[in-house]
Amino acid sequence: MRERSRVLRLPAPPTRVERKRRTRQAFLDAALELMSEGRSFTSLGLREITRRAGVVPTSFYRHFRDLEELGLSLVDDAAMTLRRLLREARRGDVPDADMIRRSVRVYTQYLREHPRQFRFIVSERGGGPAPIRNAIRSEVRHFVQEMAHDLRRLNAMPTLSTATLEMICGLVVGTMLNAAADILDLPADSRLEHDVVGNFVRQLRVIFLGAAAWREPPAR
Amino acid sequence: MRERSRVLRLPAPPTRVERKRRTRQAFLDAALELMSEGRSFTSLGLREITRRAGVVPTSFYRHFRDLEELGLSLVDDAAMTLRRLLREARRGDVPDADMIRRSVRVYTQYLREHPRQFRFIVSERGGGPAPIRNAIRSEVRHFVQEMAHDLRRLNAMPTLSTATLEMICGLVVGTMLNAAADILDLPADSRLEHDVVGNFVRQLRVIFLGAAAWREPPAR
DNA sequence: TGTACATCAGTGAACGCGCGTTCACTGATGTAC
DNA sequence: TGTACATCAGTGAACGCGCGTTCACTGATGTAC
Repeated sequence: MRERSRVLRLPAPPTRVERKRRTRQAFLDAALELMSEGRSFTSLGLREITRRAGVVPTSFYRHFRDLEELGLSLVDDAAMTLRRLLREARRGDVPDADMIRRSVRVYTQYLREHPRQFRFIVSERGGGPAPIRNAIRSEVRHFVQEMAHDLRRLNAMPTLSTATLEMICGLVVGTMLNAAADILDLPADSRLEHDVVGNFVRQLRVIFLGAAAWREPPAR
Repeated sequence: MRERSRVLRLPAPPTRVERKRRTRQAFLDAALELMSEGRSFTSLGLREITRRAGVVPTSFYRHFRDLEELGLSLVDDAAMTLRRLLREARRGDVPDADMIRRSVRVYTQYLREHPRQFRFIVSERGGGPAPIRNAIRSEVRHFVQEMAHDLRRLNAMPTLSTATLEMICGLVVGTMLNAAADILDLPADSRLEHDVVGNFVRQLRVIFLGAAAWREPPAR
């Protein structure tokens, strides 16, 4: 009954909390947008971000102490996106013959759906302010561990130690991010993209061939 | 005779050309220095660079049209450094059992000798202005091709096609640069560095194991 | 339900500062004779 | 070798502009009764 009438009512005006959340999100979006125009995080200005978000500069301080705090929030959001990628990849669970190709397809599609987040990760993981770089490194490490855990669950490479599995996943993830940087610079569904993705698939094949051939060195 | 007297003379005052070269180099050094303090290229200011170089802002225009031109010169210099790395690695030519470990030692030492150049490469290859990113990508591609050529000369993996060899070298170089980003954030000769380098060595082993197991797919 | 008050996200003016770029200049180095 | 002139790397003043941050404010939303 109450439900019913709620559906019929005009959308309730958003609460104050909700409005605040939206403005905050507008700041984060504005920053990602500016960065996807070839700017780096350290070059972003506070006024520039608030202008893009459509509010007055001073309002920034209602949400973040300074730009670094905003940057760390961007890392949090991007980390969420990475985690969802893994969850999405877990769907088609079986380690079949074409697992690599299939995973790469999921990945590239995901990349195209979240280009600004991936651009942020690949561009800030190598340079820029150390706190942000370290936060990204830490999130990527978590991602690697989660991937190793997934492969273990699938019983994909049962002879490998956990440490070795993580080392290999680190290699896979590093290669994923390198490929992301290349792919993001190419038009979607272009011939060039097709070639780069093909190269990426072959690189993953090399890695998994190597993983299959790996023998744990005897403990000393 | 003339040689003799030249040795005895006080060092000749540098020519105008030489002075100019030195100032130009001071700009490039200043930019690398600022970036190694956690700044990205796009965030650098012209006045800031000239201040660090010890000259007046307007003098910048005697050397570069704008900051992008300076950035592209930085890429040129870094590319030179990469080429010298390969030349250095070619020294101990034989593909022996511990070639990987030995090459990694050469690499990490080289990295520590040129930290600012490598920081620049790894931080600008993923983000920042597109022209710079593309210039870096192009130089890295050359580096990959040169490495593939070297491996061919050594007859390291005679069954692999050139395209496959380049694909594998691309994987190796990507892994090298990822490792560089990690290593540059750690104190030299620390326990942490030792672990990261060990991980890097194992990742390269996986790649070369995979390369050895690679069978060219039948041409279609 | 209605009223009186509190909260607080967003506003707008103001500040001092460093920015990129222009311009006319200076004076040491280089060149012609 | 000596002299007169040209070159041009680096100087210093000036410009208009956007920056980050402060402050007192407004007025819609939320809360207490």
